[in-house]
Amino acid sequence: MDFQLQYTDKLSNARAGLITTGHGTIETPIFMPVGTQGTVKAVHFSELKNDIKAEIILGNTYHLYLRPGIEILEQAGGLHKFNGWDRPILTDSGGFQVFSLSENRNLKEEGAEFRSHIDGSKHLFTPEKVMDIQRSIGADIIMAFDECTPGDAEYDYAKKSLELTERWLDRCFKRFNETDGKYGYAQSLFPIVQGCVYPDLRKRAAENVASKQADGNAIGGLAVGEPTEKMYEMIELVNEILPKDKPRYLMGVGTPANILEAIERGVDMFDCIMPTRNGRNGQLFTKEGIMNMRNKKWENDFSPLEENGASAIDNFYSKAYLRHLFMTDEILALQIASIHNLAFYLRLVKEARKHIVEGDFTSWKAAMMPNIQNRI
RNA sequence: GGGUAGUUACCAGAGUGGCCAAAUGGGGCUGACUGUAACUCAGCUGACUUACGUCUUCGGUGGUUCGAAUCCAUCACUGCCCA
Repeated sequence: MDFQLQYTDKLSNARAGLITTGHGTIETPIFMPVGTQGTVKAVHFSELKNDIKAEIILGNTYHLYLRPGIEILEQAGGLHKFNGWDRPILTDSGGFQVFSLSENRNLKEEGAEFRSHIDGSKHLFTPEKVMDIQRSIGADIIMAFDECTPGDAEYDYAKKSLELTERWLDRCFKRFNETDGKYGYAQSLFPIVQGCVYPDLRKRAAENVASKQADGNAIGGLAVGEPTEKMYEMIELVNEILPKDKPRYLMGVGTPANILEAIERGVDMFDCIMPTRNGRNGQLFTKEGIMNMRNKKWENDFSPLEENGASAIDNFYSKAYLRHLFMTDEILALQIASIHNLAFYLRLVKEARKHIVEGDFTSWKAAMMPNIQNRI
C-alpha cells in the first residue's frame, strides 16, 4: 500500500491524498461504508459503485469468523472473491466487539475469550489468531487487535487497557511480519491509538503507534461515550504525533459534523454505521439538515428527497413516498435511505477534498456546519 | 317472529361493585442510534396542566348503592342460530 499526500490546507490541518492498494486507489479524505458481514446492509454493490461511489468498504473479523467461517472464506479465495467486491476492503479486528459485546467476553493477557452472540459457543481471540483470520479474509487493510476502551473509563482502567493494547500490538506486528497474504496481493496492518480521554495516555499511545512505521495509523476509542469536545481534543493531540506521510483513520466516526471537524484536524479516513443504521431507522442526512422520515410533516410533501442530492434516487423519490414506505415497513425504504445517506456521506468527503485542493476548505466547512447539524 | 351472544379509548380486546382514565396488542405521535447481536430501541397516545392535580368517559336513559365500566330496568343497535 502506498500513500501520497497531495495537498495540505493552509489554514488548517486538512489534507488530500491518494492511497494505492492491490485493489485500486482511494482518494482521501474518504468515507468507508460499513459492511460488517461482507455486505453493506440493504445496498447492492452496483448501487455502492454507481450511485454512492464508494471506493472502499469494511468487513468485520469477528462476524465473518463466526459466519460463514474462515474455511468457507478460504475456499472462496478471500472476501473479495466471496462477495464480488473488487475494490479495496478494510477489516476491523474485532476490537470493537470486545467493547460492544463486553457482557459476553472475558479479557486476559493472552487474548479475549468470547461467547458467540449467535449460539453462546466459546472462542478465544488472540492477537495472533486475529492476524491469521484477517489473512484468510484477505482485506487490503487490516486492523490491530485492541481493546476499545469505553469513553467514560477511569484513568487507571484506561491506562491498564492501553498497556494491554500495546502488548497486543507488538504481537500483532510480530505475527503479521511472519506471514504473507494468501491471495497474491499485499495487506497493510494499521495500529490503533487508544488512551481514552486522557492526554498523557493518548500522547504515549500515539508515540508508540508512530514508532511502528506502519502503512497507516488509526485512532480508536472515540465517540464511545465521551463528550464530543474531548474527542476533538484527542484527535488534535494524536495527529500532532502521528506521521504526516501516512493516512490517518478515525475509527467509527461519525456524524457529518464530526467528520468535517476531524478532516480539519488532519484525519483522512472514516467509517461509521450511522448512515446505514440511522437510514434504516428512518433518519436522512442532507446538506440542509437531518430529517426523520417517519414524521407526519412529510406525509404530503411530494418534493424530491433532496434537491440536488448526491444520487439519482434523491430526485426519483419524494419525501412523502419514502415516508409511506417507512410507515408500511417496506424493504425499499431501507434501501432508499441507506443509498441516500451513503451517497451524502461520500459526496461530503469528496467536496471536502475538492475544497482542500482548491484552498478554501476552512470557509467552505464553516458554511456547511450549521446546515448539516440542523434538524428539519 | 323466536332464541342467544354482545355493545369498553383510533382498531382489536381485557376488566364483572372501591386498588380504573381503564390491562395487553396493533395503529398513531415524538425521540434515540457514532470501528453494526440494531428493518432496532425508548417515551407518549381522554381533556386541561410544566408538574402536583382537577375534570369528563366504558351504546342511550333511568335506577340500586357511601361508591357502578362492573348490579337492576328499559330503549337502541350488532353478530350468530331457528323459523
